[in-house]
Amino acid sequence: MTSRPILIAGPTASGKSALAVGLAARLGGWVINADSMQIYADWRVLTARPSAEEEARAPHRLYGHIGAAEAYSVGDWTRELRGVLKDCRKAGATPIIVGGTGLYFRALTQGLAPIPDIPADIRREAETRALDPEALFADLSARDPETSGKLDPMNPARLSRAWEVLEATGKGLAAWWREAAPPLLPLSHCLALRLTADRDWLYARCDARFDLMLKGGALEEARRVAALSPPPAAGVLKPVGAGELISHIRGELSLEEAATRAKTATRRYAKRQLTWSRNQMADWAEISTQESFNFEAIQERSAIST
RNA sequence: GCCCAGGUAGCUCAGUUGGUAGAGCAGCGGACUGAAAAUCCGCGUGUCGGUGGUUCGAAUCCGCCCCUGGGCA
Repeated sequence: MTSRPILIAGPTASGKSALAVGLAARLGGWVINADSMQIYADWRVLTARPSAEEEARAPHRLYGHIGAAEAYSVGDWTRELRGVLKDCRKAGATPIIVGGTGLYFRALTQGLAPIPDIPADIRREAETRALDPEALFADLSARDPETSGKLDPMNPARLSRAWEVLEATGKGLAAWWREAAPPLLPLSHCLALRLTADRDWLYARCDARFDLMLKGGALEEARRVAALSPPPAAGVLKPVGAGELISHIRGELSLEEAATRAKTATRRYAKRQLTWSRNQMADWAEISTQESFNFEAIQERSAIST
């Protein structure tokens, strides 16, 4: 039976990986990562990457292959994914793309503008200018009103991005967006599933999972990452819990306090993912994670009908 | 049993001379186009322990009761 590509999104700790591996094992699929943090080689426990046992059940791609010093972005992911999808087809396997990063799925199913890489010095200057969002917004409004009209004047990260693109390419973001490349995988070609879960259940699971991460060696992992002394803005320091654990290692927080804060941050992250999913993935098929997954029904729905 | 100190939002607490209450954290809603586990915006959600009384009006004053700390017995 041939299957359409399967997309699985949902909040952290909702059981996405288990669903993906189960499906992959059943229908001969590859599990492909769509999570912006599970790419890092130096994190496995803290980012809840699939375990060695899970990886043995089906081929996994784009997990843990990025070093702490490397920069990575949606664009990198999309380019890598293109190659992986090609290989996957060649192998006759069904791609099962799973992860919690909504932006990655957006780029995948709606396309990404072909904006070139921005030189490091311009990126740095953009960040500096973003320290004064008001001035930066005024500057952008004067030079590129089309883009600034679509920006959140209060959001330094977005202003910084708009400025660096304009500065480096001489063309505004809004103009670039009009040239978005066709999506790698239009939604209509996929079985797109978004997991939801009862809020209390999910939060309890987030809390319990962080304790399991600590038992599983998250603190040692954090120690190794801290020893690499990544620059403060490095992506490798972004996972929820990384900052908290490293603060504890530096003696700034008790382990208990670090754990409490990390759990809170995890819950808030899950909430943001639910908001994204609810509003940005409204046309995806919603399945509740509390029921045990009905693999056969999902296989049925992924089958190519014609 | 008596004496103190407290009982106000989910938590920690603020509340001026009486005018139906507000901060932080938590929580909730939202945005999201190459940092996205990022970044940002919005929203108090309340039998002021209970009950009588004084008052035009009580979280604020008085009585009684209940609960929690601490002290004396």
